[in-house]
Amino acid sequence: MTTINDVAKHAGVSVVTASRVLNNVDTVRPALRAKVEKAIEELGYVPNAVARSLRSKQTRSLAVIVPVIASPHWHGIIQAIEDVAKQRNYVVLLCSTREDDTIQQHYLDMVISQHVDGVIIAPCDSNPEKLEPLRERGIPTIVINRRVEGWEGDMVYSDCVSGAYALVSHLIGAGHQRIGIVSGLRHIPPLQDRIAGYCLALNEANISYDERLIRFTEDQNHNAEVVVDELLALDQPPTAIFATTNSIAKHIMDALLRRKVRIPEDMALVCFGEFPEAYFPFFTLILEPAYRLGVLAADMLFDQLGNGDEWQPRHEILPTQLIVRASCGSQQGIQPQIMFPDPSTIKTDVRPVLRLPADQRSHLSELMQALSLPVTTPI
Amino acid sequence: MTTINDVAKHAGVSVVTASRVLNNVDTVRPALRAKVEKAIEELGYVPNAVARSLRSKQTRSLAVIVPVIASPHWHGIIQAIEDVAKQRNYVVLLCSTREDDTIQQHYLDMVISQHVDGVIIAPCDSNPEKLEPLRERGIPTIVINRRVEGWEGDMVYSDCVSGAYALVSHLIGAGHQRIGIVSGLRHIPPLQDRIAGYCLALNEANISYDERLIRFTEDQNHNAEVVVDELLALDQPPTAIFATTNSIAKHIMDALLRRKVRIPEDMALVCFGEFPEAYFPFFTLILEPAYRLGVLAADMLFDQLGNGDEWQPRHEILPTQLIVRASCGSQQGIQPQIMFPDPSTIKTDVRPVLRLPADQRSHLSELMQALSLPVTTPI
DNA sequence: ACTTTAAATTTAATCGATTATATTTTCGAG
DNA sequence: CTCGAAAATATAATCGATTAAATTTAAAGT
Repeated sequence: MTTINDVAKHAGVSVVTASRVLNNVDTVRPALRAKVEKAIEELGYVPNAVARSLRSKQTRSLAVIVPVIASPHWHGIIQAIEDVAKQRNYVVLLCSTREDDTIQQHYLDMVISQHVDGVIIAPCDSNPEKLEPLRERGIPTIVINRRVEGWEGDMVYSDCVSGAYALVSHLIGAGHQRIGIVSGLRHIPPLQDRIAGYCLALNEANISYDERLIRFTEDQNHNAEVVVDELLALDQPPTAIFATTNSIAKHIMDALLRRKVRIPEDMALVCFGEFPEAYFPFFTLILEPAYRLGVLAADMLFDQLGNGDEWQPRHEILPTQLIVRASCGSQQGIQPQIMFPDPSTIKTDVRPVLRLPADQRSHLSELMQALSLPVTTPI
Repeated sequence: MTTINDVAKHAGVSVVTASRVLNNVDTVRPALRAKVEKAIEELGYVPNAVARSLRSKQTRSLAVIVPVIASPHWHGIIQAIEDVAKQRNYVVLLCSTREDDTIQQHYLDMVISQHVDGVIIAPCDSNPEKLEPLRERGIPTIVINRRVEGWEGDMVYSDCVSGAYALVSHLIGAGHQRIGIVSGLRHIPPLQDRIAGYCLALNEANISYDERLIRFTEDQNHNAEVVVDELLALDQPPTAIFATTNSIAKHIMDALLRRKVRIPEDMALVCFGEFPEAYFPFFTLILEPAYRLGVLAADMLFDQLGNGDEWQPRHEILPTQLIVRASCGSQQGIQPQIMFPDPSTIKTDVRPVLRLPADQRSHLSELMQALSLPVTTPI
């Protein structure tokens, strides 16, 4: 591996001159600069970022700590941050905690150890103590997506309270009086906020809320079957259900369809979060601006990095969008009718695909040439 | 920031003893070890990974270079790699190239500069030259998802040829003789392979293939409207269409429905790639094992890292699954009927959600207390 | 042309750890 | 009780860059 020493020697200058050329700092005489640049070119020199970071005390890296990567919401945020970081020549360290506090702890240690320049984190819980190690060491940190009560640094999340309020108000406006809500884990702030918005909307409409209509689904499959049975068994069952996540909505919908409950005719169903690539847009829902949130968080981080002296904490709450479609029933007559089948009647064959034997693959070349596609052997 | 020097001083030992304790190497006498550990505890010392890496020449980091993050296929792979890396105490640097060669170049430089221990890359194109800088420097590299013709290192991707073959053969088995194929960018290997599988299946069935049935959609929206018009205008239009990606399938489906072409009655439609969280599983498709692919790639990388001496390049091709559902028409009578509406008749209201005024949010506390949820003010 | 000052360049020190070499301590055998 | 080998610890060197201090070279003014 060639170092700056090799470059300097090869160019016949001192390392510091080489370093100056690399960082185009100060005035290096054109003649020397050319010699150094030639040496860099010839040796294929790439500066060692590790050594550079050790001395300069900045790594040009930032960590993104999120519960999970494989979800439309989170991958949107991650993509946004990575896009911004790329533009600024920063590197993104990706950390997923799986909602596990131990892993979050692990990653916080890692982040400190790696001396990243900044952190964007969606914490497992709303306890600000957990973020103390970052604050102590003065590592610029942006909290996203989840409120942290005592945190007096930057924070960005979307306005779940208003979103849920708008969504439930829309249901009420469409005539619903008994509205169930099915939420996920109790301790997750945005889910709490959605419940808060729900309560506010009911309150606003003078509908006294019934605790039996508020359900929590703790496990992976959201035990939707049980929840739906219980809701339907009430003396006054709901006429609409608000699922606080789209994953819950999916399971609730399946459970309803299995019981021959039609959506939206017999039961309206609304939720938070878009269904990506949906081939038939059906759900009425609240859309959170995931990508914008990511961009904003990254921008705020770079702001903080840029002017650490006169920096003031910011607390941004991004507006959401209410997307009204068929599942809430308020578009009846405008929306085309569609009857979703009982999912248990849907037959799905899953068949392993065997590898094509070599002799069958052998005459690929000729087949492909006509298409002027490169010959793809051996595949 | 406390360093190992501080720890050593505080414990009354030399830095090298402290270092030995940190790396639990050799035999440090219990008494000293305890003193050092106490000092570490008291000072809240976290080792500086940058300094450590500079000397030890390993960073315990790996780079993942993919075209895009925000897609079910890629986020599955990324999540898998991150999960494996986490277990091994490695850090993941995330890089998305957006299919842009310049960005890929940028990231390759970055990766070299950062001295990552290994790279997992889905290259923009199948030119092995591009990966030369990595090979030159002996950076362990796994090529994923896309074949690179001359690459003589590790490589993992899914068996698109056999997948497409199975998919098209299934259509043929269901009686289709005229089958169109709509693919994306010409130069992307997995898409080429899907075309190859298509050709093989036709060949196998002695169906002479018609170039007019093979279409490429170069832009973002896949100019599906034009493609569908052209396919339908043929003297012998296809009775089935194979879309090489699910995004293309979505646009083709919309275009077909707009023309009142029913799926699957008038036109069968199949594709590659699952629609995540789909609320009604409809498409017959080939499913690639994204998460497994990621795990395998990471495992292969760590294998290479572990025994660099007796390491042999591996070339893995993962089997896919054929998932037969409604859109190909072969399940008629078994599958429930569903009529998807013309998408242009679907009314979607998008309404900005305004922030709730403070006075309306003020009595949240009381509302929430009854639910034994933490009071979520100020929101 | 000669001094003075500014600009350009170099030598030396540093960042925080690890590794190599040197030194001290420990412990058992004679 | 002493000596020698092994074990434990310490001192010095190093990784590859940047930053500070020192020196050389160039430019400007009289």
